[in-house]
Amino acid sequence: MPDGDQKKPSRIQTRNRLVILDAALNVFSQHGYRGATLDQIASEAGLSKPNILYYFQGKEDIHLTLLSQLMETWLDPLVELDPDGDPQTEILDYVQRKLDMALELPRESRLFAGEILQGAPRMGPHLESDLKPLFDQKCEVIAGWSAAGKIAPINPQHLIFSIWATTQHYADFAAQVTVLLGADTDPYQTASEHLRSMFTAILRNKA
Amino acid sequence: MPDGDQKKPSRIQTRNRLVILDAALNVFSQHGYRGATLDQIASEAGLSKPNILYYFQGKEDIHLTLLSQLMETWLDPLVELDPDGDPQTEILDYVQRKLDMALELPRESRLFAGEILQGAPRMGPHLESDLKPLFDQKCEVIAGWSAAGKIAPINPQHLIFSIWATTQHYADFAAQVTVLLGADTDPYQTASEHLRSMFTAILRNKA
DNA sequence: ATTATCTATAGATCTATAGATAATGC
DNA sequence: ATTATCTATAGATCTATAGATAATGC
Repeated sequence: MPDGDQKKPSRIQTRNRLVILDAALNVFSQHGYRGATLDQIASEAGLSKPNILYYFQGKEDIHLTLLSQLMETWLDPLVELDPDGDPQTEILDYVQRKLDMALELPRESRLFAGEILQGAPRMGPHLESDLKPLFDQKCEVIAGWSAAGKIAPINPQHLIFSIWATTQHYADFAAQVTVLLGADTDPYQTASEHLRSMFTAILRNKA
Repeated sequence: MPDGDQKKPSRIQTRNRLVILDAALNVFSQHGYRGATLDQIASEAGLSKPNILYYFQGKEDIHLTLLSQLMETWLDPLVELDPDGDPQTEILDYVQRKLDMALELPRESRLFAGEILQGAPRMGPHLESDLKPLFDQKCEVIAGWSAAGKIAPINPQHLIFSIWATTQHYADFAAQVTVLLGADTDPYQTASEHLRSMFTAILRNKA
C-alpha cells in the first residue's frame, strides 16, 4: 500500500464519531475538562464506555478534536469582516453575528470560555497559529478606518475584546442573566438593540 | 452552656483557615471545582490532606466558604454606585472600579466565572438572595437617570451586563488577551482608556 | 475478513475517615 | 485537657486495556 494510505471511514464510523463529539460537547461545556467523565459522554452518546475508546484514543483526544473543529466556526464571523465594506455596517454586522452565534451555539461558547479560563492548556497553540494572525489583520483594517476618519478614533484591539466580551456574555453567563432578568425573559431582542446602540455610539464618538 | 455557644477559634485555627482558603482560591480558580483536588490544595497550603479536613468538612465546604466570603467583595463596587452623585461620573467610576478589581483580583473573577459558566450549581441561591436585589435597585437608579434626561436613554440591565463583561474579560480571558497583545504588553492603561471612552460615548448618545 | 461492540478488570486517582501521636494552653 | 497533626487505609470513581463475541461487507 502507498505511504499516505488512509482507509475511508465507514458510515458507522462517521456517524458514531459525530454522535460522540456532540455528546462530549454537552458534557465538556457543562462540567469542564476535568469535570467531564467518559461515563457521562458514553451515556449521552448512547454507547458503551469502551466503545467510545474504540473511536477516540482517549478523553484528551475527544476534547482536542472538539476544540480544533470548532475553532473554524468560531473565527468565521471575524473572517467575514470585509475591509472594503462600509466600516460602521461591517462592525455592527459583526457584533450581530457574534451575538447570534452566542445564542445559537452556547455550548461552543462555554467550551471555549472554560478552556481560556483555565489558561488555554490545550488550545494555546491554536490561539497563536489561527486566532492571532486573523486578529492582527482585522485590527489593522479597523485602525485604517479610524485613521481615514471613517469611524471615530478607537483602539482596535480593545474594541474587538469588548465585542467578544459583551456578546459571549449572554452564553457564558446565561445562568446569571437568567436569574437577573427572570427565567421567562428572552434577552435576545433587548440585547441586540442595546449592543447596536452602544457600538453605534462609540463608532460615532467625537472625543 | 448556653444554646448559641460557639468556641472562639484559636489563632492557629484562624490562620490555617485563611491559608487553606487562599490555597483553595488558587487551585479552584485555575482548575475549576471538579478539576481541583484536596492534594493540590494541601500542597499549596503547606498542610497535609487530612489536616485540611480537620479545618473544613470537605471539598465542597471549602468551595462554598470561598464563594460566600467573596460575594461581598464582588458586589462592593456596585453598592458604591451613588444615586445622588453625578450620573456620568458614577457610572464611569463604577466601570473603573470593576476594571481595577478584575486586574487586582483575577483569581476571584475566574472563580466566579467558572461557577456561573457551569450553571451556578453551588451559587445559584446567593445570586437570587444577594445579587438580584442589588441589581434591581441599581437598575432603577440608572433608569431614573435616563428618564430624567441626565444620561442617554439606555437599557440599564444590559448596560450593567456590558460593564461586567468588558471589565471581567481582562481577568477571565487573560490567557487569550496575553496571546493577542503580546506577553510583554500591560493591557491596563489602554483598557482603561478604551472603556472610559466607550461608556462615555454611550451615556452621551442621542439616538 | 473486517469492523464494531461487549464483559471484565487493571491500575491510578481522589475524597474522606479512623485512630494514634505530638503540640499547646490552662 | 484540648487542639493540631500524622500515618495508614477504606471505599468510590475514573481512564484505559485485554480479550472474547457479534455484526457487517465482500
